[in-house]
Amino acid sequence: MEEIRIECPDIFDYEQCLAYLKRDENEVLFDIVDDKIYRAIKIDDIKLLLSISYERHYLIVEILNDISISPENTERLVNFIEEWFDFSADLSLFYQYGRKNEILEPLINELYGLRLIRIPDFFEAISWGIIGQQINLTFAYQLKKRLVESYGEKMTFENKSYYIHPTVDVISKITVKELMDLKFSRRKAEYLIDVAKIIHSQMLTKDMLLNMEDKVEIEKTLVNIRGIGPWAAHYVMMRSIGVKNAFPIGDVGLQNALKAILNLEQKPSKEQMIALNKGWEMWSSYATFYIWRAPYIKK
DNA sequence: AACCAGGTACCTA
DNA sequence: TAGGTACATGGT
Repeated sequence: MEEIRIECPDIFDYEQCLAYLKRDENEVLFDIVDDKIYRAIKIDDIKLLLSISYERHYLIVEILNDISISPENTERLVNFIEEWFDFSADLSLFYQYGRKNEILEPLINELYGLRLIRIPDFFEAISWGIIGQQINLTFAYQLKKRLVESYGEKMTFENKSYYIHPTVDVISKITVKELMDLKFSRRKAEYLIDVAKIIHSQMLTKDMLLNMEDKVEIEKTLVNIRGIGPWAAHYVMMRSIGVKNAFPIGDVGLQNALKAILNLEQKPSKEQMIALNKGWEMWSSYATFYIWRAPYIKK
């Protein structure tokens, strides 16, 4: 069996990352058993079933479905994992900056080593951004589960099923009614299928956004698409594009977490959010990710 | 039983 | 430009 070892960055806590990944029972794109992550992915059209575990500062990646892959594909696989766990970020810089902020300082201590878990698959990130709009996370996970199980590719290993997120190729060809049958609202069904068509036609690609210098330009490009507003644009920028200073200002979860941390009577206003963001501006994405975790820190 | 969920597009004035 | 509303459904 192939085994790949990936060295972790200095500041890295596998348990913190796992805790985030475990946040919902209905997650379908990976499974966690005994601190080992199981996930199906597709690389260069080859389906792989991976297990990922941690051992003395290395991630150990095993390919369970008895396939040997080329050196190029091994590199692609390593890139995927490193992107998923955001290994390229220099957390020492975030911490140095964030410790000066009274909201972030305790979070950095509690969550030390947590990395911003990314969504490398661009369409998966947009899909999740559209699904998550306005509804509670429980329902959002249910919708995603139905979408993935209906239209994603399935792998079976030792009597368990693993799914790969549906491709734009598949989703661009389905109907609004099919998604409404999965309890998507008509609007969300339209948004998702339309975005799939746009990406499928290459009018929008992840590379296109990665090559843009300016955050504002990326945001404008995303917001221009029906179904992606300011919140979803920033969400995709932080989770998939790797923008360091994205800030989903309208995010209710973020607002409620800040309300609790600051002991406010009401959720912070847009103006308050903008003011708070000044305290971590260069690192808004990480600040957001850490604040999202705040309600789950056990005292 | 209302009201709120990791919002957005669309309508009116 | 600003303000109001529908949207599908689950949790509290």
